[in-house]
Amino acid sequence: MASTTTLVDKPPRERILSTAHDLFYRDGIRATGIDKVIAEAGVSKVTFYRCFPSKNALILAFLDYRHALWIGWFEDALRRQSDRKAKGLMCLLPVLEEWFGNPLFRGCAFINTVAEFGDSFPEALAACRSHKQDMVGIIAGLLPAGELRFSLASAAAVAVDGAIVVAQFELQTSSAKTALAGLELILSGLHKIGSAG
Amino acid sequence: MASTTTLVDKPPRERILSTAHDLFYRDGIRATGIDKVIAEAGVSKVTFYRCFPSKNALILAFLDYRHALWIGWFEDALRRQSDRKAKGLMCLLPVLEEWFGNPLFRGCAFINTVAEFGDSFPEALAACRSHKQDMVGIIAGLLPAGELRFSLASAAAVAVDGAIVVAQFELQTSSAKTALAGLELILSGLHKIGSAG
DNA sequence: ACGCATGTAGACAAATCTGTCTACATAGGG
DNA sequence: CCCTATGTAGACAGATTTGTCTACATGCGT
Repeated sequence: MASTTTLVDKPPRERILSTAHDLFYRDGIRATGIDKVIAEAGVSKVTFYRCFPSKNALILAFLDYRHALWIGWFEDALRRQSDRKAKGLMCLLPVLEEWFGNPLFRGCAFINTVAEFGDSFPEALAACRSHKQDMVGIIAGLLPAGELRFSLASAAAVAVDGAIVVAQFELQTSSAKTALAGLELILSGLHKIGSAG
Repeated sequence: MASTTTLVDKPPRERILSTAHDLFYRDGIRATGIDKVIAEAGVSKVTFYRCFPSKNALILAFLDYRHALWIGWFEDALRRQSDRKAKGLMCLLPVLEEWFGNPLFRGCAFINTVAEFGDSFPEALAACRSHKQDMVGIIAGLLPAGELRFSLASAAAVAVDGAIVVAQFELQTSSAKTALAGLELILSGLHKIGSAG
């Protein structure tokens, strides 16, 4: 997950979206006021409201943007890892280690959004659900076709979400060792199930 | 997790805390104003601020209260299940199924709090970390003493947190089937590791 | 040169939030 | 009877929030 702070002279909509992304992800959505986004993006209020008719619209755009950013990174990182040695679900370990080690890591934006809004913002909830489904789909792609493919991918996704949360709880300095160790044990258990039966 | 709505004539501090618990857990902390807690608890503003000098103090009291409530329920439910058939980590399945089936289920209050506040409220973060450590300790109690005890308990906790999050994402009507199926697969994998090596 | 897109700066309204304050009621102990 | 503790009701201050509005600047195509 690269930072998104290269936005010198892009069109205002992109500047706003990129700024909102960084602030929403770092500080939480509710904690981030529109005025702060406007000031940090260096646009005027009129410009902002011409691009996004309301804060809710910005939130939905943020979720789309984050989705594209994260899924893009995830697929790329998996590709990089499976080019190396790791096989099957085990690719997930170095990939997540890379993410958790990023100093900007603050958990999963979609988990955090559901935690903040629950079902009080249905469109946002739908976007979060869709994101997680896509993640499961990509994880399923690591597995050979077969009866257990979807079950194993769903279980691995449960483990990944758990590891994300545990990593979020750990101190920055620990680089999420507990989360990754737990995930490794889980994935090796799932591997046995997948290969042996 | 029982509801907490039996608070007719308790002392005001308990009424406030119980009301705050229900609102904070259901709607989120930031989304719940002090005025709403006050109105719903049926106390006056002066009374409220005599019991809790600030909203942050109420939040910390809420986390303590929720911790006691949840850990109490968790230990009791595990005891009930291990009295029956389930053994070791497998006790977790019916226990979590019971929780996820509760219509008031809205995920883990501590995960949600970390998602809302991150490290912007260090005392709250510390309370959340402490809660999760206690949860890992209880899970470790399900396992025989041995080299792998702590590793397996940590891994199971990762899986439990993941299942909580996935259950939170699922529709109310699904009773969190995906989360529980994934957790079951994970726990059976961990069981193999624990017993065989 | 004109008109229009697009931009900035910032006042403003209306709501909401936390926290303090005054004024008043009530019940129990000495 | 009176004092104090504990409670209610609600006004108020001050900050912050979202969203609208006016007034002005700048650049571009025709």
